Amino acid sequence: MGRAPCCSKVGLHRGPWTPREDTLLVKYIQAHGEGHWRSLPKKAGLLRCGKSCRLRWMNYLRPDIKRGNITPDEEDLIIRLHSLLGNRWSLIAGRLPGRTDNEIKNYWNTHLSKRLLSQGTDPNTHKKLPPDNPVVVLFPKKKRKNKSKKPIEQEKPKIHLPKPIRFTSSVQCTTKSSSQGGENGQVLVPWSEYINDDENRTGFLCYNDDHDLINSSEFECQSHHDHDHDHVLGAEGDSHDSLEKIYEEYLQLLKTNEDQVQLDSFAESLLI
DNA sequence: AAGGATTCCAACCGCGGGAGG
DNA sequence: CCCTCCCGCGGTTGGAATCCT
Repeated sequence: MGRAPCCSKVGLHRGPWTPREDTLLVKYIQAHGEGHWRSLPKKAGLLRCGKSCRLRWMNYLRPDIKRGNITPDEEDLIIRLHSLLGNRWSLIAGRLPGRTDNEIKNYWNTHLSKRLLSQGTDPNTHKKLPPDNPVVVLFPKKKRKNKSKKPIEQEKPKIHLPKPIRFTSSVQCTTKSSSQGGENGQVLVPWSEYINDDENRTGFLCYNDDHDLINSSEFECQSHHDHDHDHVLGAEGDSHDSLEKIYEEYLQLLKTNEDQVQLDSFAESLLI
C-alpha cells in the first residue's frame, strides 16, 4: 500500500503563486512563525498544500533570501563544496548565505556542471576526464516523461556534519534607497505592509509590472540568528574572505571526522 | 517576422528519516 | 518495537523566456 499523499489535491491551487497568496503566507508566518506546514494553508486561508507553502517560503519569500546573480566567489565555493559533499544541496546552501538549495541545484545543473564538462572535468567526480576518451554527457533535451527513479547513485563519502545553519543576509540593498518606487516599473511593497514587524527590520518585497516578486532580501541582520557565525561571514563587501573562511571551516570539520570519512581523492588532495 | 529549439528556474513529486504515541 | 505523522531533501517537470535559423 502506498503512502498517502501529503494532502488532498482536490480544489487546491497549483502552479505559480500570486501576490495575494504571497501576502497571505507572509502575514501568517510573521504572526505564527514557520512550521506546522500541513495545517498552515487552511489557517492562512490558502488553497495550497503545505508542501507548496513551505517551498514558496523557503525558496522565495523568506526575508533572508539573497536574489540575483551568483558571484564568482560563490561559484567557486559551490564547486568545491560539491566536490566534497556531492549533491547535498541543502548542506551546500547552508554555507552560502542567503542562497537556497533549489537555487544552487538549478545553478549547478544549468551552469556549473556544463562548465566543468567543457573544462574537461567530470562534474560528478570532479576528476579530469581523459582527453582521448571524451565522455558524452546526455543532457536531457526535453521533458522526459519517464518517471523512473534515479539510477545507481554514485559513491560519495559519508560525511557526518552538523545540520546546516541558515545565515540571515545583510546583503547590499539595491532598492532600499528608492523608497516607494523601484526602477523600471518595479513596485516596492514595504515588508511592514505585509507584516507587523516588531523586529525593526527594514526592507521591501519588490514586484515588477507583472506582479512577479523580484527581490525580498533587503533586510538588515535579524535578531535571532547565530551570532557565532557572524564573524565567519564578516562584514559586507568582504564576501570573498567570508566564503574562503566557510570553506576552511568545512575542511576543519572534515579533518576532525577523518576516521568516519572516506574522502575521494579530490577531497583528500585538498586536505593535504 | 515566424516558429522551432533550447535554456532556465519555480514548483512539484516521492522518498527517507526523525519524533512521538 | 511498530505505526503514523510531519518535515526536509533531491530529482524531475512545465512552461515562460530567450535564442537560433
